[in-house]
Amino acid sequence: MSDREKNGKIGNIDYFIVMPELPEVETIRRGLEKTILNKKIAGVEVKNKKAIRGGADNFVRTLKNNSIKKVGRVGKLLMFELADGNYMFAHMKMTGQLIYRFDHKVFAGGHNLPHFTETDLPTKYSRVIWSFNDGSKLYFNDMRKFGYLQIVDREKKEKTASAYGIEPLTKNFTVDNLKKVLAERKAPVKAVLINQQLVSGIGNIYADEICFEAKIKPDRPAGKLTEEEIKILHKSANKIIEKAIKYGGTTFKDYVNAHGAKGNFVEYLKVYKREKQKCLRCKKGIISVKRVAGRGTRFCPVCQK
DNA sequence: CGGAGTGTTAGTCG
DNA sequence: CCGACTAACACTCC
Repeated sequence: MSDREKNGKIGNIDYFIVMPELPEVETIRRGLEKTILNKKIAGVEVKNKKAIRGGADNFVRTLKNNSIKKVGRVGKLLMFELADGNYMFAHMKMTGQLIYRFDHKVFAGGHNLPHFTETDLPTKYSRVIWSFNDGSKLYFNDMRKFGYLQIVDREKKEKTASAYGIEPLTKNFTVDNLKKVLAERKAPVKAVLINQQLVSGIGNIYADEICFEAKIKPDRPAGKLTEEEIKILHKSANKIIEKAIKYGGTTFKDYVNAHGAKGNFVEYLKVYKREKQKCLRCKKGIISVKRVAGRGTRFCPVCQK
């Protein structure tokens, strides 16, 4: 058992309260691409109309007898391409989960509180339920009701996607482009990293992990980073996001039958939830926590400059 | 028991 | 334009 603060347990599995960021959403995207493509949507039950942008009636009407051709993603936003040419957006914000269930097999991703168990779906947090013609179901759970689903046409989808900033591991995420978004900004480097219009997909956990990896204090003014530091920050962002995706994100859970959670990036976090503990890198600093860009921010006061 | 904290995004305000 | 702040909500922590 790790010495990190625990938030709870599911069976024998410890969990931490963390929110879906790019690696978590990408993990869900990959999982759903293997499970729900081309299945006819037999019905959609909207249990909470607030979860739907643009009207629940239109949402249900569009999806019924439709199917999903492709699951795309921009930043933390999932974009399902439908057979009729429209798109369905799904944003999980802080506490959303997408749970796909077929008999006793459950594939789930998103916020990692145990808002459901393998057998009690739907739960009181299930906001929308899709039923497929093979009997399988997809649940959109969201405790705090910040997340949303929305049907949009192709034009709106393109427009939304183009408003997002450069994304780690994609071809636009170059040192030069990162330099441009940091340039002349007085805001902390962390504020730039979590600003979806500038850099997409990074949230609170990975912003801290990336700054730690780069040995840069998250509250440093973005425009004051040196050329060398920008190069290191660029490399660190790619490295952390790539590794997090490799381990299925921090919040991801993959249930086969009753138990058996798979790889979890929680074990690889270096600063998140480690305040007051000794720095794992320099072994000298004690991890500090302060508010930066309106968020709880962890860093090593000794080896991050 | 109750107030503070949790952290995403849209919207407001200076 | 830029950046700081807040509401939306539900639950845990102290």
